[in-house]
Amino acid sequence: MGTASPDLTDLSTRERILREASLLFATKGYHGTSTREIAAAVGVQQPSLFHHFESKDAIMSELIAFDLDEPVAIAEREAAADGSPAVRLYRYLVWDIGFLCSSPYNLSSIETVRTDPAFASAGERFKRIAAARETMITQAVAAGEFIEIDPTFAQQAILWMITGTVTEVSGETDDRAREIAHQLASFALRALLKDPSQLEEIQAIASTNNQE
Amino acid sequence: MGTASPDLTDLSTRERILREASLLFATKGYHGTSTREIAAAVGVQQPSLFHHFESKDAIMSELIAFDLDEPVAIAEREAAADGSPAVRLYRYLVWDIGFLCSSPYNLSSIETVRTDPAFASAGERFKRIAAARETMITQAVAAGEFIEIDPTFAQQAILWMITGTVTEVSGETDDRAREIAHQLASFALRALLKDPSQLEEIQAIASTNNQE
DNA sequence: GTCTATAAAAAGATAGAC
DNA sequence: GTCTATCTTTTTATAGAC
Repeated sequence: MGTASPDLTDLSTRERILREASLLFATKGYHGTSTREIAAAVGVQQPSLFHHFESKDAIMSELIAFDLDEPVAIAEREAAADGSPAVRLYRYLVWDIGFLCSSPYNLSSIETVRTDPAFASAGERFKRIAAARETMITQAVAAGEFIEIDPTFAQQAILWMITGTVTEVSGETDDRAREIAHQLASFALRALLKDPSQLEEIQAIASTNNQE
Repeated sequence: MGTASPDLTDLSTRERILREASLLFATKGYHGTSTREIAAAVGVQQPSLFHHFESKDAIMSELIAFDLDEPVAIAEREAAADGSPAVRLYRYLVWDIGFLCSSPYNLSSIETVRTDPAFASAGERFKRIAAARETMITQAVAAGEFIEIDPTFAQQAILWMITGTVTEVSGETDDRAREIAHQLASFALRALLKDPSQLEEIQAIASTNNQE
């Protein structure tokens, strides 16, 4: 639900290329999608793509930038902030998942390209966001909020749950995106919290200082 | 760790093709890996692959069969069994994750091909294993063991955590694979259990009737 | 900004010698 | 069972008209 090319006719060709490409990449993978298929989905001839993007790679790179640039900044800000690490992790997760689910692009293909040498340039941003998440988990373990868990393992588990959710979901309304985000963030926090009954309080605090 | 082509020289060429292909597929994706690259990793010329496999597709299909056939059977058996659904889910998860992590193949690429029309033939098995997992979760919710959670959502979250773990890990020793399996299964159960303090008891019961 | 025509490279796969 | 040589198709990308 939420995807499936609706009426994109008022959008610029460039924007339609990004949206259709993200859908095809999500289904068949970056390398499994040809520029002809993208062009057909957009409704133009294949060479027309190259008027809007320098290369097929440039389409993916733009999707990666959209997927990572802002999330990296938010994750690093929360990792460096004060206050309860569990609250900060929850707040970051809700924001990030909401961002991805309400995005007009299906961004799940990006994770499948994380280890691909062809997109090594994006690797640094993947690492920074993972490091920020791991920092928050380490802080929460040290503070006694989380159980004694391997932060690297926990970070990865969360990363992949996000990836999976985003695979099924994109272009949601803001309300529905928020709902999904809270559901997933709550799932992760329940698994991590030493005392899961604290979850409601964490949710309440995170919602309070969330207005920006 | 645990991967990185060690000495495979005593293995048959056919077996080496499967192992090297699974590694390359995991890193660069199925479509992003050429038959020439696989051949180079194995140390043969590209056409030699076709003596052992009918097509590139057939290599992937064999990895998919290895990844799914036995897990489908185990998942469906546990879904149809009697006793605590939480225990059955835990037992199944430990077995499945242990199976994947101790496998000589890196099976993470398989998940990225789940939605790919080129491998639609594998789709039915993906659906059966997802349905069996979802059944166990639904049973556990109905029995009051799990919190009131959307079983489809929970099933997907677990699926993707497994995928992510398997991406980082393959060819582990049986002991290490078991350890990872328990870690991940416990993470999932903690998120789902109404009373997480029951986890230790569930682990104990699952370990008892696990000898086969 | 989109088109047709086409170049240039890379892909999967086959034939047949050894 | 592996090799060299090669075919066929598909791919990304460019040139130039409109």
